[in-house]
Amino acid sequence: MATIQDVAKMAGLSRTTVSRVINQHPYVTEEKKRLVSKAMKELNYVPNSSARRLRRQQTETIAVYVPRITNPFFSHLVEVMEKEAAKKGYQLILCQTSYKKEQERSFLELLKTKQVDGLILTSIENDWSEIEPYLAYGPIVVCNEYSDSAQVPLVFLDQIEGGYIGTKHLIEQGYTKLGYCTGDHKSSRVAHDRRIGFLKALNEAGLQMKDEWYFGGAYSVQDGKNTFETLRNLEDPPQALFTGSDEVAAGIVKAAGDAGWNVPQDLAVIGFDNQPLAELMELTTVEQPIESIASQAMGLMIESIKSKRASVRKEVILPLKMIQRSST
Amino acid sequence: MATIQDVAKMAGLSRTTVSRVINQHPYVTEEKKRLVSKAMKELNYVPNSSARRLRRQQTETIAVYVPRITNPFFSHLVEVMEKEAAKKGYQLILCQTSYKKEQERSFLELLKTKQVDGLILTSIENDWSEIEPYLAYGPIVVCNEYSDSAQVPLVFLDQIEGGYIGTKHLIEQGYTKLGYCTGDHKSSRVAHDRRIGFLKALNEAGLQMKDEWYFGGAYSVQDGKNTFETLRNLEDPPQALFTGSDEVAAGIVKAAGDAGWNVPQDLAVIGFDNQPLAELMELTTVEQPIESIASQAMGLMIESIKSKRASVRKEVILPLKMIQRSST
DNA sequence: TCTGATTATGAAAACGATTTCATGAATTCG
DNA sequence: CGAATTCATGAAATCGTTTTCATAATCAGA
Repeated sequence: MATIQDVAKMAGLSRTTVSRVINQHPYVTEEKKRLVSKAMKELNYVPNSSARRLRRQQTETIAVYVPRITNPFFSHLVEVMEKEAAKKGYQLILCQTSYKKEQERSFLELLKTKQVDGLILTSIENDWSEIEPYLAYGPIVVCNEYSDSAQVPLVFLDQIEGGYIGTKHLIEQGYTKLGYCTGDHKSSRVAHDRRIGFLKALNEAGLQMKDEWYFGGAYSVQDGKNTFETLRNLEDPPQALFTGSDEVAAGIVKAAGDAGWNVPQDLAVIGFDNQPLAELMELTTVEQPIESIASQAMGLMIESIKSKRASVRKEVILPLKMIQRSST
Repeated sequence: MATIQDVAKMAGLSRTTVSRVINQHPYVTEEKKRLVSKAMKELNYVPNSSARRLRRQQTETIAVYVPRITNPFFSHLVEVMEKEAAKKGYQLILCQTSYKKEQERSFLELLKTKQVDGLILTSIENDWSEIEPYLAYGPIVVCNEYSDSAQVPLVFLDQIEGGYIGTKHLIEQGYTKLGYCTGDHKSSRVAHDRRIGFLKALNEAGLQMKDEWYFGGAYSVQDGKNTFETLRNLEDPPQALFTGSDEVAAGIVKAAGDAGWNVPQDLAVIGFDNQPLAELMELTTVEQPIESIASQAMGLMIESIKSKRASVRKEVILPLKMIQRSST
């Protein structure tokens, strides 16, 4: 593999002159430029990434943390972020935290050791106070999740509104016995806010929530099925269920159908995200503008990297939208 | 940000000694080790990634190419690969080719400029002759796709068998008018082999395939719906459809249902992958052992990086399995 | 014609880590 | 007892690029 020294030797010039040509700096004659280009081509030379990074103090790489890439919500976020990053000449390192604090912490070291220029967190496992010190090493942008104390750009969705409009919809459909189904992810402000919205809508309608109508630990299709098995064995099951994702809602609808229950007559179900699955399973769902939050988050990340200014809090909040289908 | 020079100064030792402690090389007294560790902690020192990469000629990073991360097949592959890589201390750079040759080519430069130690290709856009020269810069492993001429490790599935068993199943269910629905991805050996298997099963049963029963360009749920719209307007539509993914199959099933067609009476549909969607939509499907091929591919990649030996061809072929549900 | 600015090119330093080679002390073995 | 080996520590070189500073030639304007 040729180095800039080899190119300089073949062109009969100095490494400085070759570097000037590569980086399109001024004060090099056209003749010398030709010589350098010819030598680069003959030697099949490209600059070494590690040397460049060391000298320039830049990596042109961004790490994106997601709990699991198989979750369609996160894979959709990452798809858009990778495309935006590639457009601007950045690479995206994928980090799966699997909802684990220590996994998130070990990935934070990427910023500290300067293996990446910045990080985007799409879920937060540790307390912000554990994450905040890493801002000394590079910019952090939070996407989808939220933190009151974070002095960083945050791009997120109004989840209180999401919880509210979903629940209001169920109430407007005539349901009075409403269950709540969630991932039960302790660190998640998303889950917390949706529940606030859910309870607010219940309170406005003068409705009550029974403890046994709360279903936790549901992240996947299988979890949705398990939730239905728990629900069907209640003496007084809820008439409608608010869930945290289309997968979980689909699992519930499928298991209910298999058990001979009629959706929505015997059980109304509302999902979240409006993925292709939602249409296939005729799910009423709350649509999140994933493409918008992903591209804005990546845009803010790259802007933060380039500006080299101290991190400041900036909130970008987007609204959610109800999509009504047959499951409610 | 402290450097090794700062640590050396605070410990009253040379950078060589500090490096010996960091890298656990021999011939350093316990007392000196203590001094170094104390200084590192006080200065909150971690080694700089760019400097290490340059000196060691290693990046501990692997690039994985997928057409689109939102395709559940690919997101499942990447999930397993990222986990395996993280276990061995490697980072994974995600590269989305979007089925484009020039996108793939631009990502190949990551190997040439030594920004990654190796690449895993899960789909192949360019001719192998265009990719092969990059082996001079680092190892390449092919996963899921196939190439006769590639002198690299390949981990893939027996897609001729997959096409065959899926089609045989339809024939065994009594269907004689079989349609074929595919992504129509010209570079894909996967699609090519499945069609060979499909035709082989047809020929064995003495069945014929009409040109109008061939449906191309289908990758997504929406493409599946479009396929159904085309099919329903045929004078002599097929009784059964072999498709290339569960998404496409689900789109067809959904659109058929919406049009009042009965699945499988009016149209039998078979999918591929056995994703959660397949169970939700009651799809008969050909299951691919995604977890196995992903972890083997990453294992072979890391082995290739560490061994620094010349690339040799090695094939790992895994079988497929029929999963029968209500759509056939 | 002279002076200051611009142009053209190159040597050395810099980025930060790790390895190679050097030096001297201590230990071991014949 | 002396030679060889091992142990302990450090200086310089190395990895490969880019920038800073130096030098000389050319140009433009007063």
